[in-house]
Amino acid sequence: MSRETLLPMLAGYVLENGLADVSLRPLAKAAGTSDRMLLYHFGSKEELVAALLEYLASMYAATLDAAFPDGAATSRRSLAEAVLRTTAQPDFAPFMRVWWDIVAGCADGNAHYLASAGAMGDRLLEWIETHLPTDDPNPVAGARAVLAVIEGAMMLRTIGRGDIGEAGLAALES
Amino acid sequence: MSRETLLPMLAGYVLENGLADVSLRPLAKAAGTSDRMLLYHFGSKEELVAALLEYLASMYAATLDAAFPDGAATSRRSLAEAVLRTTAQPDFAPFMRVWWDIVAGCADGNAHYLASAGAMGDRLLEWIETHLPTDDPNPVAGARAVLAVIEGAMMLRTIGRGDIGEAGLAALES
DNA sequence: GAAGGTATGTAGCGACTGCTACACTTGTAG
DNA sequence: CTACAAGTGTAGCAGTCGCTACATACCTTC
Repeated sequence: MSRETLLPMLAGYVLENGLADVSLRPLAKAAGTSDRMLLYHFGSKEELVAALLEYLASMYAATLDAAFPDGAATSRRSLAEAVLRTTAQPDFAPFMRVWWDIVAGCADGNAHYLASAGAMGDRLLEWIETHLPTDDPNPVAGARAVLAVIEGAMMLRTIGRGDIGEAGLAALES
Repeated sequence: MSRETLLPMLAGYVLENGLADVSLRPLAKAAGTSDRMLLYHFGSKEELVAALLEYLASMYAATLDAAFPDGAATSRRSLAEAVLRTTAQPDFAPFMRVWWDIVAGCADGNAHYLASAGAMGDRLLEWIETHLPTDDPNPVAGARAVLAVIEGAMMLRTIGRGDIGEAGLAALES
């Protein structure tokens, strides 16, 4: 049992149960080991969570290309709609749950959370940029516009106002 | 000492220290009482937090009109910029911290959090709608677009990508 | 075969959690 | 004056937290 074999199981537990209130003993049980060993491998809970965040970020990056359809979209708006449709799938719910825990951690000023969240944001921005319509007049600005609208719509969906978010997609009409 | 006199002090403590990991004893100390009395007045921690969320929502509603300049904006984009500029002020940081705790609570499926967050979202939407340029062709859709972009930009700012959020405001250019 | 690092189990520390039992003082109504 | 509810202080419960001490295996290297 090394960090590398542990991390996928730890990530699985976190995706099921959230990141905010995670504690060593249940985490260890889910990974088939003990809190004692978790601390042996990672040094402290803080380092464990940092490693976990990094792993989740890489997992997210790998998922992104796989989960979303290939090819360019027909418009900025349809691209945003596609991303929103995909992230609304039930399979995505665990990740969204963890995502908002991460954002809350960023608001708390935690540097590890900031680094991972920033990396995930950058990765999504990059993905959007490459999937914009090929004739987009300004892909750099367009990707940022799409990302802002998407994230806003995802937050509104999370607080039970998905309708507002969907209506807000109209911002991408130009 | 009743709920009504307690709540402002409790809210103050939560704004300072976050909502996610709050516990009765420090909360009581901040309010000049004991965990014993907090439970006496509110029945349980869950009910206390529910009351606190409701109070924070009303506090937020009251703040909204006071904190933002009066009058109609000159464009959707300038309205969004004004809101973003205001929420970027240091005085707003405590509230933003609590806000993301609330969103994370919504993602966890907590009904109390959902109710309060929804109310706050609705309130901001309403405020935006009344502050749109008077000649806006479609205030209902416009407010939703502005809200989605604002929330996305606020999230991006929270994860250290404020530049992406600001660039994303271009989505409101039409 | 001795030595020494790597890995693991058991037990427990002190601090904190939400919550409760019990006793006590008030304030008020009959 | 009495009775009863409202309010409050003290102590403590059982449980969890991150973390550590100590002992024991194993497996490699000399």
